[in-house]
Amino acid sequence: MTVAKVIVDVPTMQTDRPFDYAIPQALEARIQPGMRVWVQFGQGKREVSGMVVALADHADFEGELKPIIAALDYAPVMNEETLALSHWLAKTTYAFWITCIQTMLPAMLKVDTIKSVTLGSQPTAEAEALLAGQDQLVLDSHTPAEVSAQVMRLIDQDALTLRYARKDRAKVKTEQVVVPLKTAAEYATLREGVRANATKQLQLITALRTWVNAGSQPVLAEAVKRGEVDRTAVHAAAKKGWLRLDTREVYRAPYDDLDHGERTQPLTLTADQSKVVSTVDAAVRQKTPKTFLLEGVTGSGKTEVYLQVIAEALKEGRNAMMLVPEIALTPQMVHRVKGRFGREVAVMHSGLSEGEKFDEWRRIQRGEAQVVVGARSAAFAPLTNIGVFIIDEEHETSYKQDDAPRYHARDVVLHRAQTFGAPVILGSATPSLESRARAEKGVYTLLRLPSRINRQPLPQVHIVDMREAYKQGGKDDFSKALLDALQLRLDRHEQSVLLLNKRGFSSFVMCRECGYRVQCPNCDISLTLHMDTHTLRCHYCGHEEAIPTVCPSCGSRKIRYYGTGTEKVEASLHQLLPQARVLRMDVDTTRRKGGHEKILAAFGAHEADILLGTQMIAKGLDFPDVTLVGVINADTGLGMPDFRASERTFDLLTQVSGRAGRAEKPGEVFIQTFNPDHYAIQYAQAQNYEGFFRQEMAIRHRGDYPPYYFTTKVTVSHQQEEAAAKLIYQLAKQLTDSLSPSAVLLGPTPGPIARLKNRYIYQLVIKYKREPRLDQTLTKILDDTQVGTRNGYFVGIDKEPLTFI
DNA sequence: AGCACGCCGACT
DNA sequence: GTCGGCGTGCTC
Repeated sequence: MTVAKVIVDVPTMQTDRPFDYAIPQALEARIQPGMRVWVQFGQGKREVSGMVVALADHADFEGELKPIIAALDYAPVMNEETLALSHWLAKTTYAFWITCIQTMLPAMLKVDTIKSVTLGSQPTAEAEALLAGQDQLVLDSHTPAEVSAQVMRLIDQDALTLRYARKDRAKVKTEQVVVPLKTAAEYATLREGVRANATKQLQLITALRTWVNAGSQPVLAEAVKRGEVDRTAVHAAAKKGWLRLDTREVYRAPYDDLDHGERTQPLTLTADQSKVVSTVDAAVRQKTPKTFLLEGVTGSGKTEVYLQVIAEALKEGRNAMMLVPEIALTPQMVHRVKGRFGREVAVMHSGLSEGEKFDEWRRIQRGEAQVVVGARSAAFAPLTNIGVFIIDEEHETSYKQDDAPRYHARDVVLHRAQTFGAPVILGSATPSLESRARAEKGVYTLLRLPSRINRQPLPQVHIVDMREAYKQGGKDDFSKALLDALQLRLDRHEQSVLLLNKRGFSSFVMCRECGYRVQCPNCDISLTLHMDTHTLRCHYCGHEEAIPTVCPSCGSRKIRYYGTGTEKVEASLHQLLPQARVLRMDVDTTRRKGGHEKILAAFGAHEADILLGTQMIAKGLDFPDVTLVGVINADTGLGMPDFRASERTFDLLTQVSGRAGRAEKPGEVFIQTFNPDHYAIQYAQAQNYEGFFRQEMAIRHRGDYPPYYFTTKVTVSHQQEEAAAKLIYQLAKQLTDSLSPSAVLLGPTPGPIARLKNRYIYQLVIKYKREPRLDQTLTKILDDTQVGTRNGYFVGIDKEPLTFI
């Protein structure tokens, strides 16, 4: 007897293990590991989906096994490697196995369970009234409590019957093709029998003869569109047996134009680039899972190195994966890769529709793509036989997922690299301290691209002391120096980019009379001003309300906007430089699909003189006529109580500075700051990564912070503040007892946002060097607190969190 | 999660 | 005496 080990779609601690199911005769030959199945689970008639993770010849379960009801896939959607990866992910991130599986699969493969009731064996008038003439009533989270209570009672009376159904979202796009069934001669005969005025039929027969002669099976919709045939005539002919209509699967191809365009040729490498390429190529050929840290300044040609290494892997008959931060996954980037490898490339990022993502995923799954380019979640792409992994901008925080499973794409890639025996390139102009320190210790191999291609000089970087700026004629958020520089660019018809550092910062409404700030009613944070919709919005729970005209607290009319939003800066620019054409790029103007590209294209076409935006403009843009980059507020991030604040500020300033003057025209950068002496700003001015690294490492060492120590964050939340506080102190005690004396416990403290979505949050952070028992303790904590979820407790564990305190 | 079983208060 | 509240335990 074969049994299937199934992980059911019930994300709880108690059910986070395989359950044994019998495989019915009819499915005996079909069921394989990696297939989704439909099973009954629990006492009732509840039906859920699940994933077969293994087959066994005997059951470990003593009782009687329930059978698998149905297979949801014709072929496995996960292979041995990705299944093992999902298990590893669950273990290392403390997330449920099923949650990990769902994260790894495209959203379209998620099965929705539909619960509904139909008339039962003893129908009553009440039951019939409830159904209101419909044959079923769907129950979901929107069903009012009193209705579900009534339904429960009627089910007990057999007046209603409970039903479960599944809704698979996966929609395979199909098209119909015309298959001629007769010979040209037979069609000629048929033609004789058709009335002379039946023009559509005559036209169809002509077309069919052409197709038979050409041996083609045209797509129906296309033939109709070209006016070659009439749709009705084709369907009529199909009934008469003149032809057959076949349904064929097609892919939604988001980059169809690039797939079939001309391929670009590899560029000639500099000596530095060649050295890097040949070093990595050797590891590709020898299948050594070495990790290379590629430190290369902006404009040093990292991308070309990536492309040539990928080419080497393909030459060796292996595949390649390249991760890029979401905001850097621009059309320019996709063009460069698709331009070199064409249809071999599958692209996965959030800008695609669910259907497009599903199709790209299936192409990879079926082995039709050799190269995968994508953002964080593309690390899970079902690519096989991977010969090289690349993570560009490896220091980017977007590689870490903020909710369960809290994974870091870099860790996923390093793990898969071990399985495949493939080298990894971690590339950055400003590597994360963690990676750079590992290179120092020899865990990673450090490779450098120290100079810009074409020997372009680095831009001249000026630091503007904002404490002095107003004395010297600065206005609003602009120093005189920056305004003059902008004016000069306008006179010369050159372009400028202005960066507004939004980190740890947003515009809000405050009363000048009493200091009242408009807060979110559900979360402990100030509401953010949105001028486009004229509302105040909470960035965490989405609460929205109108902008008050009088202070809700003291009744004063002196309620004003504070902070520097892009909108406000844009308004100042219009005042100060009325002739300048300004393009604004932020979350509000890029929300719509393709909004990002439109703005960049407009700027590239010189439709504006100044591009004003937030972090997103710092990534990978390359406009030859930009000769000035201004950073309006370099230090808002420095004020944050986060030990990585300096690193983030340094990264951002270095990146954005690299955006100036990439062509023949020399660039200039102005950094406005209230902390001109801060080392992060000083080293960014000098474009001196090594200097920054040394100093920051010293500071981390002094504070026992990463990369010298590991960190793990434990979060507790509850509707009642005392309940959350009580539990976190209890956990703190439990942890202190089990940890070695060398470990440090920070907190417990209220979370950075003490209340979110009406839940109070408390957290603690463990810093440690080596704690072999920590994993066991954390697992036990999760186990113990699981019973508490009923009473509204939530416990979360985040290994190596990127935001805390 | 969601369902059943089981043990204590206000009703026919 | 019973109907029904929600605390606890289990799901192959």
